[in-house]
Amino acid sequence: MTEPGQRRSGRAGAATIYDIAERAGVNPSTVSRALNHPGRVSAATEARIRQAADELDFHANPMARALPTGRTRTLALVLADVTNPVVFGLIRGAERAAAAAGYTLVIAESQESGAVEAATVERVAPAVDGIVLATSRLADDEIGAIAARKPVVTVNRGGSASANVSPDVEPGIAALVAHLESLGHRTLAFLAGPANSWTSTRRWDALFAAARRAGLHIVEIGPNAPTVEGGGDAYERCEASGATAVVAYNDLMAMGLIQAARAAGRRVPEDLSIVGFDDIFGAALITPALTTVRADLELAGEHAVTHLLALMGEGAAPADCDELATELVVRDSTGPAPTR
Amino acid sequence: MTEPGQRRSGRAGAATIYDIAERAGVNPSTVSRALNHPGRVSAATEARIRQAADELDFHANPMARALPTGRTRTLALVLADVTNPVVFGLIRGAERAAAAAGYTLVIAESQESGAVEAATVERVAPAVDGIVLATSRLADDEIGAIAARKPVVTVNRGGSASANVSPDVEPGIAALVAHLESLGHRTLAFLAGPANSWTSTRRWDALFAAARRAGLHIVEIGPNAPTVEGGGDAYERCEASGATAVVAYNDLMAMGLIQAARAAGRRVPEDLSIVGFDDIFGAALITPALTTVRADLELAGEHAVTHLLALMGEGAAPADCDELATELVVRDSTGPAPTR
DNA sequence: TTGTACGCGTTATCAC
DNA sequence: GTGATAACGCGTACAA
Repeated sequence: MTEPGQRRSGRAGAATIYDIAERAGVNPSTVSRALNHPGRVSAATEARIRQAADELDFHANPMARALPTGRTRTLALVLADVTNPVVFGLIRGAERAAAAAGYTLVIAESQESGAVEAATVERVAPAVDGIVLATSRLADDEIGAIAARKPVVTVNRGGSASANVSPDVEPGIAALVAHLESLGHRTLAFLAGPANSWTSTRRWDALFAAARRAGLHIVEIGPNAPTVEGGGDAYERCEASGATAVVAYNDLMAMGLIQAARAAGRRVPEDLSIVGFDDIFGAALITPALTTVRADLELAGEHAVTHLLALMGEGAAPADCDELATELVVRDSTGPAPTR
Repeated sequence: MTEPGQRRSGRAGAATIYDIAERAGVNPSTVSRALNHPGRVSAATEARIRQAADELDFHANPMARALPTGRTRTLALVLADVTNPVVFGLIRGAERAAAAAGYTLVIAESQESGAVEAATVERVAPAVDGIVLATSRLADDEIGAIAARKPVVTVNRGGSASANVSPDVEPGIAALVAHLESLGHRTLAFLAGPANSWTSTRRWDALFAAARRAGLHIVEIGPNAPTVEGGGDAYERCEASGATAVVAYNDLMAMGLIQAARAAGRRVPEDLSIVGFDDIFGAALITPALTTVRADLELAGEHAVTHLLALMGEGAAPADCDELATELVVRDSTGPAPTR
């Protein structure tokens, strides 16, 4: 015979609402109500129930809860590469916003591969309420297909069939061009990122426009791998371009470029000025310290999650995106253009 | 009236085993069997079922599955700080091992706080099958309490009431002391990490023993915050100690120390040799490039998950831990001891 | 205000 | 080999 007190499963420490109900002398459904809809139960019984729950160290089984409601209170953040310093802020901000809303954030890595990313999303999607796609390698229509089934917000991936959060590159790039111009630079080079990178295209477009407005010459060199190695490999082509200042797609590439230039006996910034993007960890540490265009990725991560929650009908969308403006951080890798 | 074909919930695209059963003309339980226990169903019906599943793009609902089985096929990796480069490898390795075993890895951050960590574990525990605790701020008995309820493996946290995976610091430290001794250093300083850090204690103990064996003087300075700032703040005390070589608890602190020393007009390594631990991103980039004791954290993360799976009765424990040996990476931040 | 009854999608234990 | 049926723990109409 099964005593009611023994109805719990084999796993120790797993108190259920049935245990609480028995202890408080009420019906299990009343326990559920008391815990989830405070006020819809008499104060006295609610108190009894809460006490019993505390005594039993009760935690609602998330799976059992998800079944009837269809909601898991879990969000997914899909990244191409967890170890890329660029995504730190993103993770931080997203984690914080999710936690603040009582959601758990699961981080999944797609290893820079579209196929892996698709598989990852496929695997993770049924267990989450919404998805943030950062540094996505997916095509627009693939993203659209996912967005049709689950709420999706992309980061740094505009124009697609889904909501998007992207820092505004304009202010930082305007300041950068003004900075370089005031230093006497007349010919710029942009070290592009991967061929299909939306972000790289965006940065190039903005830089190109700003340079033209200022009457400067500018060339694009690439595409390149968005890594330290990728930056180093492009050094010769940078020199060949005749540019006195090189703007790299990201800090990693800028760092590789600095190393390659110094290895070739060139001085930075005396012979060549070098600029990066993102202001990752290490940008201030390298010699010379890197001048870079910083975006507040932490805030972007926060916005992405807030936006996602809004899509799910939880809370309002983030007010304005003015805060996501980029800014120029001037350090030691930029200096006066060499006189010819 | 509810047609059987309409029994699915409101969420579109969520095919269930009932849909498959109907389509294949069998009972739902047969579908479950066919999909989970291949062979226990006739080849013909299994084929019919699989085809129907494919056509309907069926994916078993993880929550519904977890309810009767109690297993979620999800592992948690709890970290003090996601943005600390030290944990990159850990994440990588753990992710890979988990994915290889068909498990999903959720990454949770405890923000360097024991209280937050406890709350995080509490929140995440019911939804996962096992937990990896890295850089834990929890006390031994707290870890023990968690381990009593769920399989737990700690990283870099020996002696506690749970399974543990830690790189072996001995080889790297032995090589380091030999290296410094050969450069003529006679007095060493160890820049300690946080007061309650098991890892810092372990490194100090090993360094102390090795230094004594070599007949070198050695002092411990700390505790300090395990950050760039923490390293910089300790600079004066390092100088005061009279040591000609400082071994920092980690690379972050070593970097801070280098910056502070150079800001004070000291040359590294001519006036002071500086060594770190971990070989994080940026260690090779800083000037001078940092000499450091490297541990293969990626392998450690892999081992931790393999170990955890073994604890859960899934697969065997990792063979030997010889692979987790540390090694010395000599760069430019160490040089001959200054002649007095 | 509270109890009853059912459903969520799946697995497991029986029968047949 | 396959079909019925009862859990798993929780939420929620509906009834009382």
